[in-house]
Amino acid sequence: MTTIYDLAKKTGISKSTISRVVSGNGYVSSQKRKIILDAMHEMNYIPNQVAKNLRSKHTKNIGFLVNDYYPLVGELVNSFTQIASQYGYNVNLYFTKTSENEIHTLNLLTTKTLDAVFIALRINSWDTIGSYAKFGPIATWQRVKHPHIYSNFIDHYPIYYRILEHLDKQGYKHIGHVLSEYRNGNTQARVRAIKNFIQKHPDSKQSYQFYHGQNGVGEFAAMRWLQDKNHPQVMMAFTDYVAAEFIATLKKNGVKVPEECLVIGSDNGEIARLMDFPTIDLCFRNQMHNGFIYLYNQLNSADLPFESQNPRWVDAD
Amino acid sequence: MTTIYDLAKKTGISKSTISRVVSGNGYVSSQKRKIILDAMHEMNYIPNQVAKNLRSKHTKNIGFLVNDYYPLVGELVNSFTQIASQYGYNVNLYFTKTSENEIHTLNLLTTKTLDAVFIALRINSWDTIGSYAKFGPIATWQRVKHPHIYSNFIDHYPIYYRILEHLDKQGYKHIGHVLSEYRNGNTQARVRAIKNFIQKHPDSKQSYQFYHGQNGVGEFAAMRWLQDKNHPQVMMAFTDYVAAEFIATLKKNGVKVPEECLVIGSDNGEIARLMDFPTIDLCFRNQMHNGFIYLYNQLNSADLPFESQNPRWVDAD
DNA sequence: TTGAAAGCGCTAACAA
DNA sequence: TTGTTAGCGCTTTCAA
Repeated sequence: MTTIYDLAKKTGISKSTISRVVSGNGYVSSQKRKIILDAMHEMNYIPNQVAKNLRSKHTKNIGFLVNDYYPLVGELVNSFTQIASQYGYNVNLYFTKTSENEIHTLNLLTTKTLDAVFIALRINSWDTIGSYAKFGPIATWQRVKHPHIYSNFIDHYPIYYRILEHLDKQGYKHIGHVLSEYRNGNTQARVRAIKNFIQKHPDSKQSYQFYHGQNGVGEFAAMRWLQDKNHPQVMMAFTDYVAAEFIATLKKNGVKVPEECLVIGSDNGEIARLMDFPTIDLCFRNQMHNGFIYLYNQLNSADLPFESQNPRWVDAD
Repeated sequence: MTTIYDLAKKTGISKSTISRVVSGNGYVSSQKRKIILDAMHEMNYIPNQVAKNLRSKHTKNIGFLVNDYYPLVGELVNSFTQIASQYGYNVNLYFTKTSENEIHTLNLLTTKTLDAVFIALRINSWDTIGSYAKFGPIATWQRVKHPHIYSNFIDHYPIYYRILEHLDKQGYKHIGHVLSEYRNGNTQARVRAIKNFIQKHPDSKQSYQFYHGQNGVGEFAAMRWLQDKNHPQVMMAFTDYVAAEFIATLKKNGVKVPEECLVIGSDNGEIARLMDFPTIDLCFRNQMHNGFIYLYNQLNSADLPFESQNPRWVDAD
């Protein structure tokens, strides 16, 4: 591997001058520059990024942390990585799995193995996570208010309430909700929307359940629906994948969807389009984009503008 | 940030001794070890990985390269990352997009920003890619025979041929194939299977088309199917996602699936399970696993065993 | 406009 | 068992 030192030896020019042309900082006469450039080509020089990292104390690596894999994660990390690479950042993907491991990954901030971190789904408390913000910026799309964590969250309340009204007008008087863990800020927003809705519409029936994790949730909820003689006419799921699993389970048991049960997802992921069920676009793509922009702005004292985030109902065609 | 130097100053013990207890290499008396450990705790010491990287000339980073995003990529990178993290490796995700950018990413091998590289989907020729193998091991799941690139590919020929026979016995005499780009080794294997099958079964009709990329392919192929008066009774797609899109498009146009057209995917991804269509399990999970194992073995002169890879037909239930 | 020298934080050969 | 020293490859003062 060619180093800057080899170049110096070969050309008889000092390391510092070479460094100047490589990095593009500082003055170098055009004769010397040419000699150096030629030598770089000839010797196939590629600057050692690791050495740069040690000096500059940053790596242009951003960690993308999720507790576990579920289908939306692919789309999430895709959106995030696309924009990151446009700005010259690498994305390191971590499935944290356990709370110790999440801490371990967060620790990579301390030595700038990671310049910054995006939390897609967390394990530890936000306070614990936030305590790492002194080592590098932290962003999330989750609903949090924390002094040291940036969140470009979407408030699910208004869109959720609006959908309930919409369904009510269409004559759906019994609605079921598959909700995520209660500690989740937007789960609470949804519960508030449901409760307020019931107050205004006492003739309407709303039933809801909370679930941890995502694997098998749709199937489990569907089994409950099947067993329940008095099941809802509409089911709303907290993510498309759960809706998809719900639908699949119902269909396997001979239930006609949406005729016998309308199922509505959240996220507007690929799967909703493919399986053709209605969903709520909660703008995760823009959220990923903006999450990165925040991180970038922090890291580079820049002021790149954010994209707007407008959740909307996406009906099946 | 606490460094080994701070620790030395604080305890009055030399940097090297400290390094020994931090890294766990070499002898240190238990008294000194205790003093150091205490100081480490007290000062909240975390070793600087970047400095280690510069010394050791490796980073425990493995690059996962794909040309672009499509739904299976999430599952691919998930399988790969899971096993990688078990062995202490980080995974850097790159959507290469252009050939220059793929080269640029491959260049990260030269300075060990990346220790090794896994190619999920490539852009440049295998020869070009293989020329980087001198800087670090390269693996892929694609079908290649190249002296410097490890490939744990599955031969699609036998399973594909077997499925054609199976379908034939079931009375399907007209089968359509949606195939990937022709330069792909397994596309060619599939074509061979089809051609040989026709020879043995002259009463059978097989029609096939090649497609570049993946976005919109399923929809496009479905439109052709719809326009074709004499359309196949079965369609085989080169990946589940394309099958899913094909099915979705057919259904939107009022075609009953599988009654009017049986659609068969490839990969056995999540979407096949959810949409409940038959598919071929080509063991990508094991392929990702084994791809990593190869890289690990190369990097660490180890000899970890591979998992077996047995493709099989997965019928819808 | 250029070069010498110091240093980023860590490890390892060598000497003690 | 421990410390001294050199050095990984690069950048950046500082002085010339």
